[in-house]
Amino acid sequence: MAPTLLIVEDDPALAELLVWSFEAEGYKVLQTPDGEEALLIAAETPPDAIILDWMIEQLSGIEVCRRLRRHPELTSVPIIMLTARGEEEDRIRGLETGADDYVTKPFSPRELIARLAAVMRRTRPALAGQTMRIEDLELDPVAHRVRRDGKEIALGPTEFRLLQHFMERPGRVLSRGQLVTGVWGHDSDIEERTVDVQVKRLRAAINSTGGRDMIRTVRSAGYSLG
Amino acid sequence: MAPTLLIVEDDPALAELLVWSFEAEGYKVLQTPDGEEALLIAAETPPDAIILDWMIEQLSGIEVCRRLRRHPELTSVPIIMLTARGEEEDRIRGLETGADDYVTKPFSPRELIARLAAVMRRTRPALAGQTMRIEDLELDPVAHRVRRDGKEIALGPTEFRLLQHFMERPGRVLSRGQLVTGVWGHDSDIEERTVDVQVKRLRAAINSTGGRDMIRTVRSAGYSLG
DNA sequence: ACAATACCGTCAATCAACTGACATATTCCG
DNA sequence: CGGAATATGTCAGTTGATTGACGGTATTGT
Repeated sequence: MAPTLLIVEDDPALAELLVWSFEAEGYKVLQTPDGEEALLIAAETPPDAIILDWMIEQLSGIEVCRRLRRHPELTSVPIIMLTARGEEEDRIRGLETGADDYVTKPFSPRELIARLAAVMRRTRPALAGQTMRIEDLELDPVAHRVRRDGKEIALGPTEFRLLQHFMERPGRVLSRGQLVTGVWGHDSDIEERTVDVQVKRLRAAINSTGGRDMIRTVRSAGYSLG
Repeated sequence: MAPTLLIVEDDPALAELLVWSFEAEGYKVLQTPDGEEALLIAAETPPDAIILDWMIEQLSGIEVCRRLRRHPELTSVPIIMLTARGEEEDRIRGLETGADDYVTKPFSPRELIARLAAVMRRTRPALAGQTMRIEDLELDPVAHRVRRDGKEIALGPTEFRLLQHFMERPGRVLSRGQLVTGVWGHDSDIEERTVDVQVKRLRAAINSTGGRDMIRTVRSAGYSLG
């Protein structure tokens, strides 16, 4: 699911550049030049982050920031402030009002993207690249969750370890011997046939929601995912 | 409990200024000029945040950053990088390596303090006195109160600390070992089974008002909230 | 068709988590 | 200060999911 971004910027040229840059990064972007409207949009569909220009028409950026922070649904949405003024006093006021970061114009889109990524890493760890993904299959090692086509899948501990092992080596054929040592440990005296059984269980689990069988059997060699 | 800060800076004059500034702000400050030593200190007593100079002896700051991020106990500790170089390329590399923010010398201690506060507000809301909210569950660290669906819930001290620990890391699976060191302290000799009991008590408390069980048991891994 | 290999359903043993009871600590309050 | 109330850690028994094994069947490649 693509994270949603709200950009509040009244310079049309800059706004367009930002929209274009972030869409290219895979964000879903909402945009408005107006502070009041920004508050309405944010209240209606809370975005995953907000890029906010300090100097906008109607309402100052800092006032928008303050009002966002007062809204209970939005207190934790990260805000990055954008400004022409590089004065330290302003930067500090922005941060103290509740902004998470502060970027001074002129800036490069790349830096803004990197800063946004750093902030998002904190607020939406699942989106921060820790999760492994192959086609519509996702594995989040931190939350210990597996999803197929967005739907949560329950796995036993061994099935989970097995899948994780596969996802760390996508496409690679792993022999039963490799799987035994990799998933069960170096000093395990498991029957190699047992690997078949766990693979069967893993298959049943990840294919239960429909969709093709993602585990390929390679006769006389092993299995591979992808 | 004062938040602990680790400062890694090899310019003695600057280091002294920083130590002085942050102690005045109420932080407990650890300091070392050496990258290797920083890793050791951080592993032994994980600080609440790290201020890291890019150019230090022995190990470059960026390498220290990378190694910190690889350490499972330290992946979520916020890092602010400090540097003389203002080049965009370096800033972006720093952020992409896992730094949370980036400050270019020369800077004023006030700005660094404001940036640290902004980062801490995210990662340790409890230290900043921020009310945390997950679905209909709220925890107010200042008033020491917990509410579910608006209704006040009474918790014992340990249950409260346990819940706070969970709420600071929503969705994340925490092992019994991590919970013991995080909630009871790194020098505690509590049985891991005791975690089960406290979790059971916490569950009973926060589910007493009705509503789904917000604590997920992850067999052979630990527990997570959310 | 044949031999090798993989798949499947079943079952018993195991393992990890849950639970209630209990003995100590600690805090609270008169 | 003393007793009550509350909170906490440990333990041991119970429960239920997970897992490894097995034997029979299906599939595959030659």
